[in-house]
Amino acid sequence: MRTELLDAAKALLWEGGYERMSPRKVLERSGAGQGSLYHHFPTKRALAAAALVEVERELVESAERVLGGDAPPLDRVRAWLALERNGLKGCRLGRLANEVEVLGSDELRSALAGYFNRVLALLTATLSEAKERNELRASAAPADLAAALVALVQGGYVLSRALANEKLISRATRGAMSLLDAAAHSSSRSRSD
Amino acid sequence: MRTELLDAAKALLWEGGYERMSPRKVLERSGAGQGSLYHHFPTKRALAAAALVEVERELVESAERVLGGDAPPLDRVRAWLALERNGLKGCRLGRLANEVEVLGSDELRSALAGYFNRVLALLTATLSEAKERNELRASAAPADLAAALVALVQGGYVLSRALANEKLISRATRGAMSLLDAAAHSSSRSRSD
DNA sequence: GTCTATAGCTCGATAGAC
DNA sequence: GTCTATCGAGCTATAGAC
Repeated sequence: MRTELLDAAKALLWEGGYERMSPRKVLERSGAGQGSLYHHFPTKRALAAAALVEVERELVESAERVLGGDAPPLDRVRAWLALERNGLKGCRLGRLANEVEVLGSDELRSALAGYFNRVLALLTATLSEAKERNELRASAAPADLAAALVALVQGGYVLSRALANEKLISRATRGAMSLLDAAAHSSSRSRSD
Repeated sequence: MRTELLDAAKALLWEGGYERMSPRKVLERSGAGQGSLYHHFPTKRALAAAALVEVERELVESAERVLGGDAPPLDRVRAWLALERNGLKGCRLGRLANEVEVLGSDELRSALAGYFNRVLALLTATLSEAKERNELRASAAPADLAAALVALVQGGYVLSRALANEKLISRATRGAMSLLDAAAHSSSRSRSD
């Protein structure tokens, strides 16, 4: 039952965020009875925190899969940019970054911080490697570029949702691809323009 | 009194979003009495919609001020990227793009859509101009680059808030600056690296 | 135009039987 | 471990006096 509660919480957090995720809805969705939620978790927040830890792990694994390989660094960055993303559903963690109750609770916010810090570190390392290999122009600081790319994906979700247009996020990542190609030395450009 | 109600709504929408903006809080903040809200506006949503129209106008004006001048196009884009932004407070419109009730109401969402469409159009036009002047490499489609830049700013807010670190958004825009410089032909680079 | 009072609902959480 | 019942609070909105 604990598993069903967590799965229901994960689904509701994705669909509506933390503040809309009511214990009642979790119970309905999971098929659990009223008593069982507060048997397995002391508070709504504890349930959400446990759910977000799992989401964090899932998203980190997915990022490590593309960014952690031994392919040429810029290809890994391109592969990360090209990951399948549903612009209208939003990022499962990033969508929570505007909720007062999430930002006000270290327990909840740490899932977001853990994920973003990990992705930023992976991208920074990958971009540094590209720079060492002389595949990336020196003017760009890897940490700044990493922040730019992660932000771009998160903002792509925002744009897609605000304009109710699934295409916006891929337009944004395509734009990022172009900029990255322009910042790459020609020796590393294996893709067609 | 209508003005005070709108100002209170604008402040609350910025601080906590639409779903947290309760009529009670609007009344407290504005100093108005209970009856006056529903005298001036039929519903909470109508009040929020009116407030968001004003916010949209303010943000559009600010974007037009930097992007609409007659300076060299890439300088205008750089000036827009360099605008002062409080990463921890979030974008007054973009922060609403994850709220179910906002996305589910055309009345509310249209403020977000209006703003983002306008900024995308301005940036696309400016980048097209840069391309015509041969100041920007041809591989980049202006509409894609515009989406990338707007997304990057919106995602910068997300990162800053998720990591509780004001610097993230400026790190992201600095990274964008680097990428833009790399995509610019050297003839247009007036800034030091 | 603004007041007080309150409707009907959902919220997060708890009590106590089984 | 799960059940039913319910608490006190806040929610959006309405009623009716002034």
